[in-house]
Amino acid sequence: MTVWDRPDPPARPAPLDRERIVAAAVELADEGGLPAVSLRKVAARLDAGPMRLYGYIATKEELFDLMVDAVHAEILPERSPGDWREALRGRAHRTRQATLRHEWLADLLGGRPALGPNALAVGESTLAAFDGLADIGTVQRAVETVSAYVTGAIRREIANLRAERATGLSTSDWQRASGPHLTRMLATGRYPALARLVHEGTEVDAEATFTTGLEWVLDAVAAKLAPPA
Amino acid sequence: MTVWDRPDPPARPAPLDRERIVAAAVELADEGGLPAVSLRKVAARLDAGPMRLYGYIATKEELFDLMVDAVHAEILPERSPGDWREALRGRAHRTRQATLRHEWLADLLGGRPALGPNALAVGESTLAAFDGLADIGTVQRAVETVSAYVTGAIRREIANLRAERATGLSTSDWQRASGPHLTRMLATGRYPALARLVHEGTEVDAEATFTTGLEWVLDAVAAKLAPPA
DNA sequence: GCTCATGTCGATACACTGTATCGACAGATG
DNA sequence: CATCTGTCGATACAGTGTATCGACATGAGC
Repeated sequence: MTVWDRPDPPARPAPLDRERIVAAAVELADEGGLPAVSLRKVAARLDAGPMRLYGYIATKEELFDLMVDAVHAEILPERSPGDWREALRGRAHRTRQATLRHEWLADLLGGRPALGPNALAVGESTLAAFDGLADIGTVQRAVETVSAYVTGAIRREIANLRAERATGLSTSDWQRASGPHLTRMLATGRYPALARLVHEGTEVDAEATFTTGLEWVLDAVAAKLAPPA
Repeated sequence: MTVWDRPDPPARPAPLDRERIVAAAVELADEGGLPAVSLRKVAARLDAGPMRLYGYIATKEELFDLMVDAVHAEILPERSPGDWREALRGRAHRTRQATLRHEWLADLLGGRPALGPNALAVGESTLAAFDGLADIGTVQRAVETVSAYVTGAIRREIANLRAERATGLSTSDWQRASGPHLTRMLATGRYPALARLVHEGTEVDAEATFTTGLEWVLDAVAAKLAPPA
């Protein structure tokens, strides 16, 4: 047997751990959205067989939970927020920014209870900013109301972004009846208020839209924390 | 050839139309969630081959769009809402009710622009209630802010419902650290505010939760429609 | 009536998915 | 050395969305 004929030694299995798995999955999702995340593909990124992933997760859904928690690390504040309003505002904006970096998060936001360490830390940081300000029920209502708004607003923004990308048109263009379907529907005369809105509405920057709605909801919370005498 | 040997005449293809397809898909989704909706299964419900569906839809995603629009028929108000607040409130509650009847709607809410006839009619009805009340931008902000809240709140409610169902525990029980994972996490002492909330929080009826948040957001809108002098 | 063109349909196929299963192999233990 | 245990990759299975193609029915024209 010459040295050229000698078979390679059995390769050691690639190192595998939860962090690597999640990072590979996030990478795939960032490239192609959630449909691009298959266990085979994740494993291939790690030079492993797909069944190895089952040592770390029981189902693909758990992998998605881990991915959501990983992104929550990007949502954690760098320092303690000053007050409750800053805490909620900051969290909302960081969530939006994280979602713009990882669009697939919009597909998962609010879909499952987020119980990972990073998500819990985000929740803790938010709650801590309300310390002593109101009864527990009001605090809970406040946090959940803002959080609900954030979830819904981000989903809509990403949905519009995708529609825009799919049609090659800008948001205002396709909203302004450039899409043949909506043009036809509005031409029926059955939706006069909608037609007026589409025709007269001005394009508002997505961030400004998000921020305005957020401030409105924060105002509502403020009114409940310090109810008028 | 005797009559017993005579083959049956070729069966006429089952009648197929968009409504039937959507109804079958909604039925399947109501029974098993979105994962239960496969084109094969939908077609089987209609005694057709799956490829026939492609005469009506281009992708499975379009089928989901049609399903969402079908449910919007249940969200349309039966009569003209009295005022803007009633319009938004009614729409929110009907959306929640529709989602409780069709849980899968929570998975699709806000995920794609809703442009079907029913969804447009819902939008039209809502906008009409603001007629003459404010400039178009403010109206749009108002409708979208409430809608964002509704989307997020419903998603959270359904997520909790599913978690409850998966663990066999009630919402407050599993939030109250009955789940081993959350128990362990809270026992670390890293989340004191969260622990306090879980420990001291009282169970609030899901509908009351939804309604309280909704009224807060509606209050915020009211403040913008009639700004203080 | 016959022929041809067109449209519809179902069967088959393909590439892919999540996940179950099993044999091979390495390492640890006695 | 023999046995046991754990890990791993290959294989398999059932299922998915969607492409493709042959069979068949129908309509139009002659």
